[in-house]
Formats: sequence, C-alpha cells, structure tokens
Amino acid sequence: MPYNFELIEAKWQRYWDDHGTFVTMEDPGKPKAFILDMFPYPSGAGLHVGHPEGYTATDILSRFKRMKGFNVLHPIGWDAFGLPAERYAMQTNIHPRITTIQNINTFRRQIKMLGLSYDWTREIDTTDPNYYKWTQWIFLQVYNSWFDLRVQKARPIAELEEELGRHGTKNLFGIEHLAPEQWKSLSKKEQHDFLADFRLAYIAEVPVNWCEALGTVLANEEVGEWTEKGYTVERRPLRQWMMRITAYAERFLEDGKTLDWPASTLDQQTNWIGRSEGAEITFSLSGRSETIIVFTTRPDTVFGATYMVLAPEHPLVSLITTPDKKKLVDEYAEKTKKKSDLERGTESVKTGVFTGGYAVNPATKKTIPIWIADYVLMGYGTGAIMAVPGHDERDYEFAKSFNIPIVEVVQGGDVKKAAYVGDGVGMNSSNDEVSLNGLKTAEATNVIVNWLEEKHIGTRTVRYKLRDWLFSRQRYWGEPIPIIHLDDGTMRALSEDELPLILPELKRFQPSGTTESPLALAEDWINVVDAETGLNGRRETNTMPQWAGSCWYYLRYLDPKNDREFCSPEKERFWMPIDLYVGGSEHTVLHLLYARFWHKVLYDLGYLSTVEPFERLRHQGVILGEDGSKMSKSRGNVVNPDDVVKKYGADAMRLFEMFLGPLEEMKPWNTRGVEGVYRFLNRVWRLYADEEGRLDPAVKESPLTLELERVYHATVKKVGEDIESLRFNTAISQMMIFVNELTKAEVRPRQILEPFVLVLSPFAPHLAEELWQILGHTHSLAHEPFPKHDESKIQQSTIEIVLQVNGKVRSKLHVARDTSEKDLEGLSLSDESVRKHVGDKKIMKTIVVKNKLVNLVVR
RNA sequence: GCCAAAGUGGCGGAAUUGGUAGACGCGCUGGACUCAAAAUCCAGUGGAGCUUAAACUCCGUGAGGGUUCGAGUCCCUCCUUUGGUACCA
Repeated sequence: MPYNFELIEAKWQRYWDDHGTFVTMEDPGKPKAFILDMFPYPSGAGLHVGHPEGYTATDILSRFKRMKGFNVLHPIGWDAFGLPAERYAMQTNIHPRITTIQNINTFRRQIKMLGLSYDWTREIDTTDPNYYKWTQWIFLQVYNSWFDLRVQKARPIAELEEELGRHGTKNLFGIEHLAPEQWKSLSKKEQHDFLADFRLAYIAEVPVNWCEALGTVLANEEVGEWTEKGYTVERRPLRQWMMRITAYAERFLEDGKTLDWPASTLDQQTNWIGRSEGAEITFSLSGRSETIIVFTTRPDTVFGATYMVLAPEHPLVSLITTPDKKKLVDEYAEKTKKKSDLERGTESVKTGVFTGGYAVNPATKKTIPIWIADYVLMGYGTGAIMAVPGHDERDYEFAKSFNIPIVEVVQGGDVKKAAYVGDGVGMNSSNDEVSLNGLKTAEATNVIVNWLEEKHIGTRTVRYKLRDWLFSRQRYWGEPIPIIHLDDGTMRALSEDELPLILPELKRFQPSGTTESPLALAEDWINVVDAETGLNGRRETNTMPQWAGSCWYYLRYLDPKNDREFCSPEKERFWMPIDLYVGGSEHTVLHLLYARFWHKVLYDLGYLSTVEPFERLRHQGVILGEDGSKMSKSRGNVVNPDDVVKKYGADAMRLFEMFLGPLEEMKPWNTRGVEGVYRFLNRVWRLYADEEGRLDPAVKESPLTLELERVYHATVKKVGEDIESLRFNTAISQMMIFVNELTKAEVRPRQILEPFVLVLSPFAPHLAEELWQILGHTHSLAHEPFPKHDESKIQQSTIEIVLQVNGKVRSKLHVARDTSEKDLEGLSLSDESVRKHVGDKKIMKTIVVKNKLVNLVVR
C-alpha cells in the first residue's frame, strides 16, 4: 500500500503553521543566509509548473542552511501591480484590487500546498499602501538627488543648491558659467527649472510606444506581447518621467565584475549597456558658423570620411538644407517619422537624401556633402556621423548606391569589393600637421585623437547604448507618483509625512480618452490647493511601471512591518547582501538592472551598506511540455501543479522537478518520471514503516557492513555538497543509491536510517517529518543538525585498477588502496590479458596513476 | 549578421585536475507473486561481430582535423539547437 501523502502533507503543513517553524530567527551568534526567489506576479491562471522549480530549489537550500545552523531569511510576496488586472477591470469593471486579492489567495494556497518553508509573517504585497508608501518614498529620494560626476555618485539635490549659492557652477563640468549672485537672482521658477535638469528623476519629451486601445504607453519589452494579441502600437512623442539610469553605466560594468552571476547574464547586461570608446569630432560647415559634432569609434579613419549623414530628426537639418532640396528632405523626414524603429532596422536597402549642404573634413580640409538617412539614429551618439565608406559596411553600401567616392585609408582589405572594418595599417592619411600612414590602428587612433584635442576639434569620449529609463505609465493600477504640478509651473514633491499617496477609488477603469491615465478622471483627487504655498495644483496622473515595486522588495522583507523607515539600518547590515537569488532569465536586463540602479542610489545616499544587492544569481530553466515544446493552452500540454500534487503528493512533485535535470537547463516534463520518484518515496516509506504506519521492528541498531557504512557516509557527503552547489538531480540519485542498497541489505540499521531521514528532509520534508516522528521524535526536524560524514569511512580499502595497453582497457584488478606504483606496474606486467596484448612487442613507456590505472605503451 | 550557452543510449540525464563513458531514473525484455490484472520484488538492457555457452574482438559522446601514453573533457574548422540582440557609428 502506498504511503498516505495526502494525510501526511496536510498534517505537517498545519504543524509548521501552528508552531511557526519557519519564522525567521535573528541570532547574532549565528551566520546568516538570505535566500530569495523572484516574487511572482499573481496572474489569474495560478501557478504553473515552472514556478515550483525555482521555489523548490531555494526551499531545499533554505532548509539545509537551517539545519547547518544558519539564520535563514526565506520570504515570499506578490508583485501585484500590473496591466493584466487593469485590463480585466476595463472589461468587467471589477476593481483590480478584488481580482488581485483573489489571485494572491490562489497563489498562496498553491505555494503552501508545496510545503515551501517561507516565513509567512514577512509576506509583502506591492499594492498594499503600507508597502507602496516606501516605493513612493524611494522615488522621492531619486527625485531629490543629482548625480555628481566629480565623485561619480548620487547626492541630495539640496547639496547642489548649497553649492550653487556658494560657488555657482564654477566647479561643475560642462555647464555655462553661473556666478553665485546670478544663481541667487534667479526667480523661484528659474531655479526650479535649473535644478530639474540635474535630478535623477526628471520629465522629458520622448518618443514612446503608445497603445490607443489600452490608453497607455508600453515599455519596449511589453510591445511584442500586445501586438501579438492584435493591438496596434505607435511611436508618439510624449512628456514622460525618466530616470537617469545612464549615470550608473560605468558602475554597473565595474561592480558587475565581482558578482557570482551566470556569465551569459552579465554578458547580456554588458551588451545592453553597450559601452564604446571613441571620439567626438567637430566638423565645420561650408559657409556657416554652426558645426556638426559626430561620434566615432574609429577616429583613425577620419581621412576617409567622404560625406556626412545626419539623422532625419537632427535639429540642424532644416538649417543646412538648401531651398532646392527642401521638398525632398521634408518628404524623407516625414516618411521616416512614420516608420517604427523595427521597420527602420529591418529594411535592408539604404535610403537617404542629399541636403544640399556641405561640411569640411577637418583632416583633409576637403568639402564633403551632407546627407540625411534613416540608418543614422537620433538616439545614439550625437545623431550625426562622419561616413567612411571604405571602412564601414553601412557607409559602404550607402556610398555604392549614391555614387559617393570611397577612399581606402586602412590597409588590410580590398575596398573595391567590400568595406574593410578590421584593424590594419594607415594609408592615404596625412596632412601638413599629422600623418597616420604606416601606423597600426591603435597607434593611429592615439595620434589622431591627440591632434584633434590639440586643435580643439575633437575629444576622447565614451558612449553607452543604454538609455534613460522611461518611468511613467498611463495606468490606474500602479503606484501614484507623489508630485504636484503647481500653477506657477513648478513641481512640488510630497514630503514624507504626506505618504502614502493612496490611489483614488474609481467607478470605471476605461482609458481617459486622452494621453493621461484613468486617474485624470478622479477630479476630487487630482485638484489640490497646496498647503505650503497656497497655490492651486494638479496631482501627477501618471503612475509608476510594474518594475518599481520589484526594484526594492528584497529590502522590505528585512523589516516588513516598520512604519518609520523602509527598513532599519541594523537589519539591513545584518541580512544584506542576498546570498542566493533565483528567478527566470527573462529578467536578465530589465528587473535586474533597474533594481541595481535603485540599490546604488540608496547606497550613495547612505541608506545601504552594500554596493550590489544580488551576490549570487541563478536562473531556473524553462520546463517544457511533455511533447518537448513550450507549454501553452493552445497546445494542450500544460501541466497543472494542483493535479500533480493531488495524484502523487507535494514531496513527489518537489523531488521530480529537482530530479528532472540541472536547475538552469531547459527540460521537458515527463509524467512517467513523476511516477519514478513517487516509487522511490514509497520505497523509503517501506524501509521504515510497517503496514499500519508504525516503525517496522526490523529498524534497530544492528551491525553495519563496511559497504553500508560507506554508502551512508558517501550519501551524506554528496547530498550536502550537491545542495550547496544546487546540483539537486545528482543529490537525489545518490539518495536513490542509498535506498537501493538498504532495500537489498535486509538489515535495517537504525544508526544510519535515522540520520538519513534528515538528509532526505530538505527534498521531501513532509515524508521526512512523518518518519522522524515514527522514529520516536516529538519535535519537527527542521532545526536538527544536518548529519556529518566521516571521510575515512568513504574510502574503500580495495580499489579497482584499470590496466591499459596503448590506452585501451585490457584488464581490471582489485588491489589494496595506495598500492605503490612499482607494485602496480609489476601486477600489470604479470596480468594474463595484458601479456596477451603486449605479445612480443616492446614496451616503450609505462604510465602509472596511483589508485587509478596502469597504461603500457607498446610498439 | 553579432554575442552567449549547449549537442552523450529508445528518453531525461551522470561522469574532480584529461584517466573504466552511459551513474540514477524512465521505457523496454524476461522472471517471481496472482485465477488474472494492478502494485511490488528479482534479473537483463549502447551498437555490431563471433560463439552451444563462457569468453573475446571491434565501433561508439553532432561532423572533420589536431595535441596527448590516454580526449565526452583541451585546441582549430564546420554543422545543428536554444537564449539574447539587431543599421549603436
């Protein structure tokens, strides 16, 4: 009869709840482990089998660490703001809070059903005003900060005001000079606008992805999802909140080097940040005083720049366009505007229009034409390029179609056939003052940049692909941005005691019909008289993106009930950084980068003690359907955790997900496999329990064979090591080997069976608790010390040695451990099979590896 | 196109620093128990050759080359799959 998992699992889940077994302990005398799952968005569909994979992994580690004497912080919560709930509200007019609560309840029930050892007293919900009060508070910290380039860190904006009052802009980079008196003489509005340009959160007009039907902007990463569902998304310039994440580009790269993250994840972030070194070069215009600045990573090819290209949106376009070209240029610019970035990217043929304007190549002093073309993007670099068709594929293609001269300035390829983009030796590159001829690319770059800097027509520059973070959404179901727009044109940030700014109640959730969020319809809420200034004001109607709540939730777990601070500094110092963070790789760039950003701002402002939040990161792999394709309703291959648990129990579900394969790999579900681990659990049960579920009398202290002792210690060792390195599949194999050995043994030595329950318990905690009780214990095993292994018991006294001739196994031999190399050689030479293969050939060389093999090389 | 990861039996997957390829599980085959089935237990299971059998031999980790006494593991070239990215100057 199979063991009654239904009864056992319900019993122990109740026990853990009643006894607060997994409430976090903060014992200063013990080491700590902060083990975190990416918290889920509680969708209406409930948990799918992908969720428990990561959750089980961290649960096993958490249970193990508790047994190893650690203070373990292992919390869970809900990333509950988001578009799906709001979409549902638009259709049904049911308040998103109601559906959110229902979904959370489903998720909580399903998670509890799996026996995960979360500390439920620390559960958080991003939509709870007690939580989002602090999301808003952190927004204000960001808003009230500026990035001081001199020290490469965020500082309170008040310190900038003070500095302006004392020294003006004297010590600030790249800003027109402003004396302290001038600063003081500015009006309130002027000062406000001046400071606004420095803040880490600011408003700017940017082209966004606007979805008319949804009535909101979408993040780039959300566009695909909604266009697939048949919605249309267009580019539209809108005034939006931005966050100056680009200020941290260099620190992201630098600090990332020390993190224990998957290499591919760091790599992707690095690519996303897209650092490139080069130079900015100023080109003067023929017959005009204005100049065009370009960014290039190949200043050494400047002698080969035979034309220039501006992005069609470039502000100088209208200035340089000659009257006869105006019509064509305008038409082209108009056409470009209508294209999405995607279309601009996928079109293979290069198009463009000549503006009629000319610039002067500062190296050759030759006059070169200025074109506009959509292959140059306004959003990167300066929105203008010097085109070097000989050594850039795009410029080459463009020059070919428009018959623009191609000049070879770097040797190494054949520019008659194709652009040569590699390094090489300079040629055709000299003027009266400087020559790059004969110089290798790296040196040529150095020489030309020095020359440009000397002549004040260029500077060494580092550029990043990373853009500032578009932070506002025209949604109802998100955190309100705690800002009031006053009638005098200034903004006032709410003060801490005005938080939380609670979402107003709405009767309807339809889009506002304008580009504002549905909050624009809540007139009582929007219109305010500012107590401080007496001015009329209007609240910000945009809300924060879903990423906001997940940017800092890990910090709230440390001190979830604190109503004076987002978390106490003592707790922060005790628990941070996160020792293990597990979640899907789809969050590689966005969530993980945004969270690092907020973390660094808070660190700069002195609220945090660690530079980085996530010390060690791992991604669980996707679980595919049984047919090897992605699980989806339409394919009908979705596995529901409820069904699996009902049929085989939570322990079997947990064990199977871990046995399936390496945590990080993508792998298909297999129902037969669940049955396999279920059989294993039943074999374990029968090892201990009789038909009535009592301790089998055969389980008693009895003499151990060397082999049983060995397999026991080997199991303790391997399971412990494998848990630490998250290799759960091989840990389970080892436990199966142990159980197979004992099933065969027909003695049930209690002295190894009892501790084995502890070894098994992180994986199958319900069954283990029940067995522990059957063995006579009255308390949960959750805090029992994990068994220790004895290395000397694992070593076998006799070892199998492989005898090879020319690298091929010809015989095997059992010898005493540590038999000398000389003896091994002798044994090998006298082995019958070896002698047969050696025959009368000559032994050229003998390789002996102690405790492993002997290899005779013969000829 | 570029960047990254991965290709091992019928299937999921194991294999410290290069040292017995295929652990463990699934499936399959045979057997025990049973009137029978399910469940359970036992044995076998990479392919090929040879043999009454035991034994033995050869081949085998995506393909081809290389380094080495010895390569799933290291190096080079190529192919395939997956993830990311895409005119980033």
